[in-house]
Amino acid sequence: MTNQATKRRVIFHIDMNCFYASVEMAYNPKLKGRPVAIAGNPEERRGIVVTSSYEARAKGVKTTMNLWEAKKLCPELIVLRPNFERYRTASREIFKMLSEITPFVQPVSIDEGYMDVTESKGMGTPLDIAANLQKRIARELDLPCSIGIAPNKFLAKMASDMKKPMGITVLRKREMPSMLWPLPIEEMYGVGGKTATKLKGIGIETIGDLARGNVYELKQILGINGERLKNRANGVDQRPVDPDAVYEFKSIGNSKTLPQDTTDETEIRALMHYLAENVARRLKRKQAVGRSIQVMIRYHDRKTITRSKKLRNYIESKEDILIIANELLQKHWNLEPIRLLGITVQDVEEKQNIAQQLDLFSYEKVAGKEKLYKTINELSEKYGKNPFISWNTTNTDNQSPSTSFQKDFLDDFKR
DNA sequence: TCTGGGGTCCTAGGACCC
DNA sequence: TCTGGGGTCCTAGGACCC
Repeated sequence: MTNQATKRRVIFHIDMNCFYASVEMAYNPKLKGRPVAIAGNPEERRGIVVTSSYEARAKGVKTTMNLWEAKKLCPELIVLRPNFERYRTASREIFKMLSEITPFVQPVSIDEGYMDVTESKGMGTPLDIAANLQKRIARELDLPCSIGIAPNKFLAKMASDMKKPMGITVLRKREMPSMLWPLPIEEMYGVGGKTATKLKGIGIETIGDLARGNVYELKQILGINGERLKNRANGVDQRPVDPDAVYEFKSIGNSKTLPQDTTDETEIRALMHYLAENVARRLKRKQAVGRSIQVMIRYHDRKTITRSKKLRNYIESKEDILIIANELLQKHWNLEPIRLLGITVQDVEEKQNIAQQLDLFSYEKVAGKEKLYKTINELSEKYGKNPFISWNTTNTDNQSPSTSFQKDFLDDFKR
């Protein structure tokens, strides 16, 4: 057996350049060479730039910038609404091409992913493989990308960022002192605004400074993350490329900023309805169920709270999600004007993985999973609600529907 | 007239059990 | 009558990324 840990690996990081804007340009070539921005609804006050073309960026347009601000900087800006279906289709095509090279492909978002091409020697040198892949994506899909080639994920990620658009960058360990270490600390993947400020507080200004930093001091200000970041800065990153990671989703949520801050209960109820429906639909599409519901409330002053409730059993329907979410909202809303609401289902599992667990908490011996499911479905029909829903709290005020309901269910079930 | 929406991972405190 | 230490679960919030 090969020793995975000590084996020299060849990792690619593929990064699509200005992905949404590039897809729109491929779809409508007349947009090429012009300043294009993809932005949320311009009629709504919350419209912001999601992505923009290089022509727009040259004028100072940036991601998350307010639309009116972007237009001020670039009056000729062409603003498009996002067309996610179009982007998902393009993304699928891209990942299909990657998986023709190796099965070790890990998508991390709609427009980027890692590949482990250590065992792909038959297809040429890593540089050949990368160049051919980049050419193919450009030729067949008319989309530009940058590729980083390195011995691990972190270095590959940093490398793909170094040449844009249409760059290919090799970053070997021996090249870290010249290519990586001189970069300012805030350009390191994993270092955001807060962490950068803390690091500068102890005199760390570049990635090289971090690589030489004192572990104990770093752990003191950043916890376990301090040690990890120092390792990364030294080119140490053992994380494997995991093709299954994409299927192991842990939460599914939906949130929405209201047109205006509001205390109007009708409007709030309608939004909760909409959010629960959305989440339930996406759960269903993934054939999944969840065990914990979280509600997020952002108030007029942007103060944000999250409140969650762990359930004893898995739920999936819009009705069940809405019951718990509304309960949380009612209990924790301080009646101040609300800016945004969100509902997230956590502890998500695919139904096929749940079958064994269902057996574990079914109180009676069941001949087979089918029978159990059949019973649940029949009872759901009968009671118009998932019988497996229940509350953890011993609170008497929400005892009524759930406990009596579950009792009914168990009675029926025992027969 | 500021700052959307989708996620993941980590931390910290309290409850509870042994 | 006093009271250690470890482990797990739950909840809330923070940081980061695209």
